[in-house]
Amino acid sequence: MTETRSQRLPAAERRELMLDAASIVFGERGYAGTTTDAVAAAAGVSQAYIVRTFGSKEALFAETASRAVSRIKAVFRQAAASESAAEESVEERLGRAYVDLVADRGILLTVMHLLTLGHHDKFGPLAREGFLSIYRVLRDEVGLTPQEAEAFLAKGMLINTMLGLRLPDIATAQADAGELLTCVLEGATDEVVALSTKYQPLGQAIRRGD
Amino acid sequence: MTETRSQRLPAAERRELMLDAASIVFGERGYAGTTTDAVAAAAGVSQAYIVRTFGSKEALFAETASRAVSRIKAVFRQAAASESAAEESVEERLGRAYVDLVADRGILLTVMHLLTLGHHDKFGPLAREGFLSIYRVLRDEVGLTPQEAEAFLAKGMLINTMLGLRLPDIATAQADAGELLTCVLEGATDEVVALSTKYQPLGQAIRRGD
DNA sequence: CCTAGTTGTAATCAAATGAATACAAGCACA
DNA sequence: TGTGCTTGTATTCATTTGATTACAACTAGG
Repeated sequence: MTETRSQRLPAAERRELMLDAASIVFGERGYAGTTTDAVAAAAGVSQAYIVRTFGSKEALFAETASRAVSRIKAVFRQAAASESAAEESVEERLGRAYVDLVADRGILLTVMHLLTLGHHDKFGPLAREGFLSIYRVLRDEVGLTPQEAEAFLAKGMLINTMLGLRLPDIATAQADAGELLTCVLEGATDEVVALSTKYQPLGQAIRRGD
Repeated sequence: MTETRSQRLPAAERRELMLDAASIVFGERGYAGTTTDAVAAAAGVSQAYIVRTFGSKEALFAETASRAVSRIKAVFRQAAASESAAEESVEERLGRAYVDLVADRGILLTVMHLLTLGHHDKFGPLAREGFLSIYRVLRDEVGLTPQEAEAFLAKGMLINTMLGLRLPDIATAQADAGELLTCVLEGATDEVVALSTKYQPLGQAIRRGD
């Protein structure tokens, strides 16, 4: 139970921690709903330090969102390239990769929020480009047909929405929620629900040792 | 070109105009990103009047979002009940109904924003209940199987996302965007793109006669 | 040890924003 | 006509929040 004293860290390392925290908080509250103070609290640093490190809240979100998009693409690429059981289809591997993303959650939800910013002068283009670039990875690098990519994206949007809604948290209490989740997630349902119930919603978890 | 003088209106009627404006603005910017001042400007009234009419921004959003959910359910119900060409499947009728919703846009996008508020103390429960209630309408009243309802919802989420992204606006310029849109919308593509390019993004359109 | 650069914070500021209040102007009805 | 209710606004306020600045504390290299 020794209180871990907040240590000085190399700037690059601290920066990573701040981005991780930002991913969680932006994933929960969205761009407009997030304060730099909330990100600072989640990262365990002062609000001033957040702003000075990234220059502005806009720049912080741009970097957080860009990294999230890149991460998603990387996971899909890796899933396509992995040579596990030969009889496993690409779709199955993509599906399993997606569950890993669910565990990280903030990444998916930050991107969902990015995708609601089409109207924004700066983030709108970023959002469109991010979305289309993910589509291109699925089509050109993973090798899905446009129809397959569309279906995969659609299901992904639905899952992301249900995650943001915290439907897994009430799946056991609400029969309809459980039914729909099972229908969408099939075999992965239990794993996702387990991941969700243990998920620490507030970024402050980062500060606590746990 | 006679400048239409802002007229006094019965409170109930003005209220409807404010809710229409709120639907457009919340649909674009989301709850946190919307100011009561922006809604007021879109409705052509003072900010003070917006707040006094609804009590608070929270209450305004709650009412706007609830109406949007109800409207979606009503459209789906009606589509299921309509007896057009007997050979048209329920899915086809639902799809056509959805295009009508696309024309109104603010409704769909406001609900999308509601669905990102799962974390919110007040709107989280509203969002979960709204989402599940739409699912129930599809399953219990329209008569879809859980699998069919899931697929319909998933495709709807993807379309809503693409609408919020304003992908139709760049469909002609960006080949990938056009391909994906066509893939998702099929026959309705041209209609949706046409609806989108003429769509007035800023709620201020309401003030102008047009 | 000591000093120069790096890591980090406390204090403060100005702008934005939701809300409240007092007041103006139209309408209905005696 | 005038009086009381409804519709609507201008003004003002307290809070929140992104950003700035000055300063403190740690650390490495000589």
